[in-house]
Amino acid sequence: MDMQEAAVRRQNGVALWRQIADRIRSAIASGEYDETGKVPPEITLAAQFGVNRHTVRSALAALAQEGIVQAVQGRGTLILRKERLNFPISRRTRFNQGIGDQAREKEGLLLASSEEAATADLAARLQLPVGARLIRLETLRKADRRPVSRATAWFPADRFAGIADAYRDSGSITAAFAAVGLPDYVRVSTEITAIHADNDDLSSLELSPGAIVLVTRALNADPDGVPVQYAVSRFSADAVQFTIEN
Amino acid sequence: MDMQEAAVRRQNGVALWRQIADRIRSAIASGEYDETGKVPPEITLAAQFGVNRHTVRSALAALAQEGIVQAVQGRGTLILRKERLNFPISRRTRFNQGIGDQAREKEGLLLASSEEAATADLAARLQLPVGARLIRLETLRKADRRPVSRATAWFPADRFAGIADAYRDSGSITAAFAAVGLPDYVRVSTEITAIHADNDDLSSLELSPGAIVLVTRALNADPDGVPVQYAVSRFSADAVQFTIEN
DNA sequence: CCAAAATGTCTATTGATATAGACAACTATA
DNA sequence: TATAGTTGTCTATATCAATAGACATTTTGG
Repeated sequence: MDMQEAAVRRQNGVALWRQIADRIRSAIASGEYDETGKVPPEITLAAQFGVNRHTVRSALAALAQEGIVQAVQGRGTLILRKERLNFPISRRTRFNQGIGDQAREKEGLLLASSEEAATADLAARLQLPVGARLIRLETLRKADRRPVSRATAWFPADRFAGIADAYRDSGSITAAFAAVGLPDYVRVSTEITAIHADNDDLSSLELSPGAIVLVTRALNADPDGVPVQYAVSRFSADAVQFTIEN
Repeated sequence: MDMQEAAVRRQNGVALWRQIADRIRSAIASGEYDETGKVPPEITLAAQFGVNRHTVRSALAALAQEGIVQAVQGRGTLILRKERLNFPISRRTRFNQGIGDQAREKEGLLLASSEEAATADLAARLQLPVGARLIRLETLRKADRRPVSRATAWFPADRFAGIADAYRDSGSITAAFAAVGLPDYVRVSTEITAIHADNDDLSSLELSPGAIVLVTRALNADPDGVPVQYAVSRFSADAVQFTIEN
């Protein structure tokens, strides 16, 4: 058979082995090799992508480095993990609930917190005067010990004093809000963009260079419609997809 | 000043010039250089990214090739275009309305159409029996003559016979639906993921290699909740962002 | 046990990527 | 009209990326 993958592109600043690694990674994520639990043999992949076997080996080595596959001499290259979490986005979007039973262990880590003055952009989003005091939280969220997203969230400081400690203790925004006197809130709006991972993404989300990051900018409000939180979150595009139910 | 950008990464399969091109492209898109209308001098950029001036020149050459900047000897490197359309996603999501006045000219081109049998996945999404006849449309949507998205849409063939012609004539899904007897419909759900552009994306969306594509999988239904359309659309991540208003 | 099917390792060669330095050519402005 | 600031071009060198081929090593199955 002369069936061939949509060819990879040469000399575009993206090395062939990386393009191939990306393609294999997402093929794994979409369940393409579920029947065998193995990636096709190197020679087969090389033929499919129209490259040398060594180039495929570089790609597989990168995936092995990420912990996605493991090559075993004589047997083949085994798939160790394949995941793509689904995040529903709605008025009642909550990180931990959203993941639901897609992961057993859910963690929220507080990386840093500080108090700062609202910039023009933040003030407009939170409907506060410029310069208003805000609490800023830097968080890292994990599912089954894999980092899924990192987020920067801002809260009006006067209304939610102590929310940093509450988040550190609970690992949940919903629980932290409850602890400082807000039992319920709703998602007002979500903006979604996609960019290449920057250096911080690479380290905190444990990504490989060239990876894609989905960026959401979300505004939450209390039941009366008063903004209570603005958050910029960065998700590994390989690990998640978003679903909007209208 | 020793202010420095988050450093680019070396030897990861993504050439430095491409990483830098991506960063400058999105800096332009986010309005970072609006005051001057120019990109900073090559030497400045080289210092910011911690690379040789020649490497920056490669990045700028790539952006010039894309028509985003134009270098003028003696003056600097001028910004020619910077765009990021905003797409609201809601129950009443419509492509042309959604863009609204963000673009003057809106086009919808019918690239191809065919009739085919529903696969298991399509049948489940459209709530039809496997093998049911579907009309498939391949479309390309443009705003101000720039390609914004390409989409594959499926419709129940018996109910919407002639929708391909109606779309070809009107360039609008909403108008095409109206022409075949469906005056109104609503968006039921939208899934969003992000991947690297494949070969078809590169040519049809006029992207450069390594670019990011936002993929949406959307289900539309008539006012009674009966699915009428399932569509997979691919957007240039540099050109658009999505907004979900809850 | 043997052969087929895999992955592992090595050498060699070519072209792309990145750095370095020097200087030319052009533009704006003091 | 100098001069500073900026892009354009050239040469040279080192490293990475990709190809090519050969053969070793390990596993699986007949």
